[in-house]
Formats: sequence, structure tokens, C-alpha cells
Amino acid sequence: MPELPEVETIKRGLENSLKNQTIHDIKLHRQNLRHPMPTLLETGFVNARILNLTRRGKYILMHLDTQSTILFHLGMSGKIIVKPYDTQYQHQKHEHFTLITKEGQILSYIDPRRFGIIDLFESDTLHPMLCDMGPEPLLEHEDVVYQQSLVTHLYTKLKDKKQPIKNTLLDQHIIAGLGNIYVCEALFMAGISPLRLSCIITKKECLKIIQSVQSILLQAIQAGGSSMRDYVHSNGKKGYFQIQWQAYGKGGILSQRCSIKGKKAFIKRVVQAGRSSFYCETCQH
DNA sequence: CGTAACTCCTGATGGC
DNA sequence: TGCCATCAGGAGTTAC
Repeated sequence: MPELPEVETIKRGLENSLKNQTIHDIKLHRQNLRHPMPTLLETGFVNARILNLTRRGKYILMHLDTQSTILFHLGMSGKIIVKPYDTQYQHQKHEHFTLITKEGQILSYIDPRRFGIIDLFESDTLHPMLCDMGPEPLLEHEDVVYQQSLVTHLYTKLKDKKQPIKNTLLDQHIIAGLGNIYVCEALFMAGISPLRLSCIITKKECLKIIQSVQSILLQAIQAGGSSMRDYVHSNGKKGYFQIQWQAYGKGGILSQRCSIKGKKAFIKRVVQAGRSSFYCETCQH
């Protein structure tokens, strides 16, 4: 799925196109994604106004003026597209949720694999999915104090974990929003092997990890999200920027950092917890 | 309790 | 061209 930068990009797109608009109609085209979708969505929100959109981890939250919030998760293959409404409109294959505004915009939620989630909760409560989530890796503005608190938090969490650092960073309870690609890239940048046991990571290395995570996420957000195979911006256009990955998907390719130092080392692919990890044995320890 | 394996689902890709 | 195996950005559940 889109990881944090892509979700953030989509959220911003939705905010630009839908903020303060009024819901004209919502349609569900099936009952379930990963979980059942509340049928109340179809009937309960005509004339509700969209106050704003926020992001928490990989979730997008649409806050309505009815004290309700719609929660979206895009799973592995989800996308959200917004475009002007056309009366000829017919929902496309794998479109499971459609929202039309009185102002004439149409939001389509499309998710072939249906690993995503659409749910509803009261705005003054916290959705169960959001309760135990780790801290956000980024704040709106650069903040050294926050960065330090993240380092301390991470170090505390890693201290008694026996699993590889790669697996721990993918756990949304530790830090919110990281996925397979950005973890691979951050560990490459930090010079830390994905195989390293979490409990033997030093505090200094935690700082390196947090710095790398923040740097890569910021870079990706500024680039408008990355353009993986089936990732689409919320306006429906293909991602217009492809980050030059250093490690992810680069199995068998020369490690850039080693090349600069005149060494010849290749990026290796291993499988951890059923997911591909890419790293350089020579410059990641 | 923590950890790893299994599970949901469709589509793209590559080898034969 | 078709068929089959493999892989994919996630994460909850189950089994140990």
C-alpha cells in the first residue's frame, strides 16, 4: 500500500478538493473489505459537511460536522481518486465506496485486494485501530525536542525486543506509518543491517535510524509521494515522481555507497517475516 | 507474554 | 498465446 508519504499526499489532495464541501450521496458497492463497512454510511450522512481531513499513521480521517469521522485505510493496493462528477459516471472495477459532494466532486475508493478498511466512529472518541499506535515520525515543523523524544521512545521499545530491527520498525505500535520500502531505505541510510537484533541497537544508532526515517519520509512527501506500480494520486494522475531507491528493489545491483568508496558490493535480498528486505552486507552492520 | 507463521485477495510478471 | 508459480506497498489472528 501507500506508506506514510503516499497517504500524506493523498490526504493533502483530499483536503484541497473536498474541505468544506457537503455530502450529496455515498454508495457502497459491496459489504466488506477487510471488515464489514458500516451500512449507515449510505444513509446517514447526506448533507453532512466535510470539516477537514487528517492523517494518523497510514490512516486517513475525514471529519464531518455531524460529530462523525470516516476512517480510510488503503491496505496494499488501495487508492483514492477525486474528480469532477459526471452524470454518466459508473463505478469502476474494484471501486467499493463512492462519495459525491453537492459541489460536484466525486471520491472513489478503489482496492483490488480488499486489504483496506473503511469505518466510522464518533469524532470525540478514538477508533480502536488508532488506540495503540506508535508516535508519528514527523511533525508539521522540524522539532529537535520531538526528535529526541522519538529516539528515547524507540530505544526503550527496542531494548527488550529479540526480533530483527526490520520487523520491529514495520510494527505500527512502535512508530506509525512505516512500511517495507521506507524501512529498507532508512536502514540503508542509517548503515544498519535489517537482520540486526533490536535489543542490541545502541541509543546512538536509534538517533541515526530516526534521522534517516525522517529524512527519507520528508524527501518523499516533498516529492509528492513515490510512484510505485499501481499508486495513484488522489487526483487520479500517476505519481509524478520516482524516488531513486538506494536499496529497495535493487537486489543484485551495486551498492551506491560502497561504489563511492571504491568497493564493489551488491545489494542482497533476504526474506524476513515473509517480506523482502534489501541491504548491503558491506556497509550495513 | 513475545514472536513467527498464516491469512485475507487480485493482478502483474516471468519462465516454459 | 496460454498456463503456472511467484511476488506485491499491510496487519490482524493464531499457534507455539
